[in-house]
Amino acid sequence: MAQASQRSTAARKSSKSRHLPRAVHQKGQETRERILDAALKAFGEASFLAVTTRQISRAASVSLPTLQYYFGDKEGLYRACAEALVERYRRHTKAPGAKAVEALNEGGSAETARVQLKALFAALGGFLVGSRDASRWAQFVARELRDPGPAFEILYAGLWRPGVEITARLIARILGIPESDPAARIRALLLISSLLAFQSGRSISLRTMQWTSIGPPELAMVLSGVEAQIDAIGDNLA
Amino acid sequence: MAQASQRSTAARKSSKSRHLPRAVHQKGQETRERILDAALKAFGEASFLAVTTRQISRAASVSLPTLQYYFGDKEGLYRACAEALVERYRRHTKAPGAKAVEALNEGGSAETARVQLKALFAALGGFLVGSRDASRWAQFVARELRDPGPAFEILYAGLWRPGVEITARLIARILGIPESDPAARIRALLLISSLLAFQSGRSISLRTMQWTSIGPPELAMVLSGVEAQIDAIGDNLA
DNA sequence: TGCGTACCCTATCAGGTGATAGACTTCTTG
DNA sequence: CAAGAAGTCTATCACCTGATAGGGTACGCA
Repeated sequence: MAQASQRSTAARKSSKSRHLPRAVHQKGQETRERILDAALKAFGEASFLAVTTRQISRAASVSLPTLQYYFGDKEGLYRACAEALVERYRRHTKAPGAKAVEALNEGGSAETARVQLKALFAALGGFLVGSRDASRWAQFVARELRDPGPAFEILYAGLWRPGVEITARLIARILGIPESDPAARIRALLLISSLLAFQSGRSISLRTMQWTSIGPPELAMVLSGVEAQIDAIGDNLA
Repeated sequence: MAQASQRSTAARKSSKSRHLPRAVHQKGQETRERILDAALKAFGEASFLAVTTRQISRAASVSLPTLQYYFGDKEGLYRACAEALVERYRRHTKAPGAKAVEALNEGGSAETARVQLKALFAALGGFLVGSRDASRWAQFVARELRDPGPAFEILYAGLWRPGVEITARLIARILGIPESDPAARIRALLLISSLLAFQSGRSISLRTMQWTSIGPPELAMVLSGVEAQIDAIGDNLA
């Protein structure tokens, strides 16, 4: 299309040359964050296509072109949301994740691994149920991982892969099989997705259980079911 | 807007008065089905918003207004897809479902219930993996149940609720608890969603397992994991 | 103080969407 | 064989979307 004709204003092209404004002044940073928050909320509640840039700009109390100014285009904003999300997820799972890795590297027993696994899932569940924001983010992630879009790679590399990895390693330890065994990864996927059913498949779970919301008491019931599954992992070696 | 002004042609309004053409002639039936097939395929591959009516009309080799002629509007076509899907699902699960109900009503043992449950999931898994169509339909269902849209009620009542119900009843029998116990439904949800992870969460599972497709051998591995979970259901009463 | 950049706006564009108007053809039937 | 209904089309509408043009304002620094 149009060859790069750098205008006097901040240079920004649609796809590749991402000379996006750094938001150097404080006011700019604030606006940028306000947009990002609004987008995070909107994309948490509905899909990439369903959300319009006008909605976001209105929610952030800025004009439409301000979005393009800071994020290039709609996809750029979407990707920025995914990156912000990975960042926050990392912050919330660093502690239990590190502990699990430590236990693994020290060659803990199967029983230790089982305890770590339960702690990990309890932490994850608590995080998901903890705030309304986290719940929305889970929807964002689930939607993007189901129907891969512009943010798939970011979310996969940033939080899905690490999550599966640590889970699979713990399960392998419990089963007494090498970490490379695919069976461990399969069990990890089964376990993770069963927990996620209550968050990403929220609406249908509410309906099925005749709940009105998923709070601490509901989470406790779910976790008890998950823990039963974890307990069962080593019992019958099929 | 415009008050009902029944034109001489077949009466059709957008929302309520669904005097849709019955496709009385054979030619009409054929085109109607051709449209439905194209829509089923399209909506299986992408979301309601992502699919355009022009795509469908092109794939069905008809002009755009023909869609409105037979289905009223885009939502009507979408709902028709869901209904067709429920119909086909019923046809494929009638046999094993009926057998399970029969066993339950005859007061079979926990072990019998376990066997039935395994058979049920094996049949479901086989159906999902069996044809490319079925795999697409699973995506349709999963997408609609995650982000409820115009077809949520149809799919929930037509296939999700019955599926959960029979699963929960079998699990309750295994656990020796009353069918009304919420714990049974929770375990049912956990079980179903873990299997579905490999179908509705297809892309991410492929990536995680480093598979290129989900065929019979992959299904066997997944089912072995699921069966291990089923075996574990009664072992430790938490 | 003045210059340049960061920031943010109003107005507008180009393209695509679902839906309708209305005429033409094909088929059935009294 | 008409008459009318069923089926299908082309042309067009009204609307909404993401994105851009281009000008104004505020701020920091020499």
